Amino acid sequence: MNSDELQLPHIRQVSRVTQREQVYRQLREALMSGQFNPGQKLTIRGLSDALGASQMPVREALHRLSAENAFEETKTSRIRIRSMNTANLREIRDARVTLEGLLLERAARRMNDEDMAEIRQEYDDLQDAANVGNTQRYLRANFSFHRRIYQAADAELIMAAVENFWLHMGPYFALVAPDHQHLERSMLAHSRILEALYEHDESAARAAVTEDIMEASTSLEMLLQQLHFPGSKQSV
Amino acid sequence: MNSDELQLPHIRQVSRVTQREQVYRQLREALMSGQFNPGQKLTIRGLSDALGASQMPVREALHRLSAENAFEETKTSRIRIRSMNTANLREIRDARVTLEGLLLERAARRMNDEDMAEIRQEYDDLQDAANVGNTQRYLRANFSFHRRIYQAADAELIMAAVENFWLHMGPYFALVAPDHQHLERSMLAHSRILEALYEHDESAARAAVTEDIMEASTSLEMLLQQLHFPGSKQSV
DNA sequence: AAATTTTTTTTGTGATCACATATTTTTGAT
DNA sequence: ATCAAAAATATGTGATCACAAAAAAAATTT
Repeated sequence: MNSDELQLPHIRQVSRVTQREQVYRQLREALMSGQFNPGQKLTIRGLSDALGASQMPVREALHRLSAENAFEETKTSRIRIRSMNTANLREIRDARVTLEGLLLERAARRMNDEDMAEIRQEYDDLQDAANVGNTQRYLRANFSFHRRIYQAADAELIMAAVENFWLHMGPYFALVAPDHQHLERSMLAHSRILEALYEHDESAARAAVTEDIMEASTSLEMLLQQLHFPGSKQSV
Repeated sequence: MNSDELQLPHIRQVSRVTQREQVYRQLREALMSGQFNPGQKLTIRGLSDALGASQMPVREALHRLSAENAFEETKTSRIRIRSMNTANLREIRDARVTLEGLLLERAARRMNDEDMAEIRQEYDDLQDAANVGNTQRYLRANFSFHRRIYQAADAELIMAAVENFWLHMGPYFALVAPDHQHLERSMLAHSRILEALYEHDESAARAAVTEDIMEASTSLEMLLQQLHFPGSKQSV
């Protein structure tokens, strides 16, 4: 009668978490917080050894990420972290502007007090992470902040598409995140988002998130130009 | 020296097509041309028997489609074709309007003569399928027409997101496609798209594709309302 | 007859193996 | 030393098996 379940009956785990799911979550998290480098190769056996799982779950998780375009497959089925060129990055930028703009309009419309309180909390966490200067924590907090806002938009399918683009960007976000100037401009955009949501101002909300996305994109492009010589055709 | 490869040297298959890929393609095609019903259950063993493949390739293909949100998984990992409610369908409509609008603007800007010729060809095929009244052929031609246009937009990643939404819509497109009035209005929109592309008129192109998407969405909603009684909460 | 329990069947997951092919390393020739 | 050939190693795919859990069917009780 003292069993653990009784203490938390309402969040009892009804669905078993498969190993495949665990591996997938871990890889996804690692990708989004920039722990993999573009072009980096991954192998099934290598990962399964590293994670202490058998090949089956790893193989399925890798295929899932491939399906989501986070990886690219060589013609011989080898898997590597996807590399983006400038055109790809701009494409993602455009898609994000339009989709996340849509989500922010919806969020501004539907937001309630509970949403606002929780978003504020996320914002504070993000601000904190920015102050401390912990890149990985900042990235996680950034995704979490945006995710919580989009949750208020109540648009599961669009959200999935957006997260997919985030997955692509993960390794690149990690490049700009340490930049102090970027962080400042980004946090300014975030505060504008917060304000627009509070005012239920749809167009201001869209404008603010556009500003956020454009800022990240511009900073990233400048950084990439510095990294490799002008004229270099190599993807990063 | 009389080997088959020599006859078609430029399209020699350089990458082996895996069974997983074949199964995935087949299921995807079946989904998009409306050969599955929403809510329909699929099993690994059932499909592998039907397709004459072993469980491994089927299982991986199913997981991939699940990852792409075309299937939903019960909490016990059973797989079924995803059912959409009205809110889901409107969400997809909004996402399509914004993303495909973006693609059409890009296409109108970048289009060259070769693109135009091929798109015209696709348009004729589509018109033909509409006249004949073959639903499955019409659906395939419709996807093919849009796909060819978006190809001119040269936006691989956005395209992937759009095709993903098509995958969701597949079973529902199949419902409205037989409707004659819908077909007429849809083909009118298609002709407007064609014209706008020819004129390189970006905003007209966006407007025309929006019209196309909205028309399909409206027809579908009307149809769904007729199908189940008012007030019914059941997803279709 | 209806509801409940028990038994049987079906199903997804994870593990392991064989195999063909890609990739890397080693060897040998020039 | 450089390059080509050969051997060795690593890798993804597909097949099959065991198992636990779920779903369906059958049996039993009320």
